[in-house]
Amino acid sequence: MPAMRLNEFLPYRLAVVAEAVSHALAAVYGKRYALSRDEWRVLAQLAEVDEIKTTELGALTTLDKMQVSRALKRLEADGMVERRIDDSDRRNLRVRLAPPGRSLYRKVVPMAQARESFLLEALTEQERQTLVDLLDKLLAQARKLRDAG
Amino acid sequence: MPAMRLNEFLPYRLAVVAEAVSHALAAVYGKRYALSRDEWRVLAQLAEVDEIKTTELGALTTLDKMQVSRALKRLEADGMVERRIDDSDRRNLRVRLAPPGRSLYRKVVPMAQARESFLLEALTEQERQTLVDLLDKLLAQARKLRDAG
DNA sequence: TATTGTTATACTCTATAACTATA
DNA sequence: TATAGTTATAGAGTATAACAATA
Repeated sequence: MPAMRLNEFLPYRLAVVAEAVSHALAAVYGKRYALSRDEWRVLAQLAEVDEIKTTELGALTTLDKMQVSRALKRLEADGMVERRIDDSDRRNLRVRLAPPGRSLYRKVVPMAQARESFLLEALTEQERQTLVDLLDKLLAQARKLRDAG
Repeated sequence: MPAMRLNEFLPYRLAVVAEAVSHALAAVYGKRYALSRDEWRVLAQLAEVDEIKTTELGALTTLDKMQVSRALKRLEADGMVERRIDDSDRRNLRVRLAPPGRSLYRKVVPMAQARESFLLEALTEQERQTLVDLLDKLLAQARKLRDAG
């Protein structure tokens, strides 16, 4: 009777792999540096820019405005980021990494990269590129599905 | 200063894709059939076997014993599965799909497969196989990381 | 003592939406 | 009216561990 095999069902496989990888990473930024996944994403993204609007931050981290708001609140309370009102549109907040945030980032990144490197050791350079390409295609298709309902 | 780019960080990309795919799927089994992800996995796995021990079910669905216990409790309360004590070792429970569970399964699967098919349309047959292979390698490596700590 | 499975508990995440302030 | 961002709240998912029954 089995009309499908769970273990060959792509969404299942993808979820299992992503969960395992996510766990391996959270052991670094979470257990070791007490950052939530959202805070880690925000921190990592802020390190790549000088100053950025909160809305842009959401788009770049795939987080919604509520997740961004909460992550920033925690990071700001810990002195990791600074926010200031944008005088040209006082609804906007502009965010930037504060020195302690940069310092934290510089501590977390090498460990995160070490884990990523270990994971990537399982693949050749060619395979890594292929994987990223295939994941991209899949993401685009998944978003079509979401947009269609 | 950016020592890494979030958007090129494999764990991030993988999480984003998996989340999008997972959402697309949950729209079917969750919104439409009121099943949690764990219940859906258990249901799908049970459909592939006649009768199975709870512990085996956990291994096959990548769920821990607590998740399995709760998923089964709900499914049993709804009449979807039956459980009976294994007389050769009375600590074990043996689980099987009840007729309403089979019926539910037969309703959910075509819709789940339709979503999977749509996702897979983005890839050639060759690419699908490659993706599965690469994900497998990555999973094995991630598990090494977990086992090492 | 170890294992199967359940339950308790606390914690985190997620989703929806109401709300404030600006525009 | 519409947008940026915050807050409230309820529900779902997760992790740890205590527990009962059996081996």
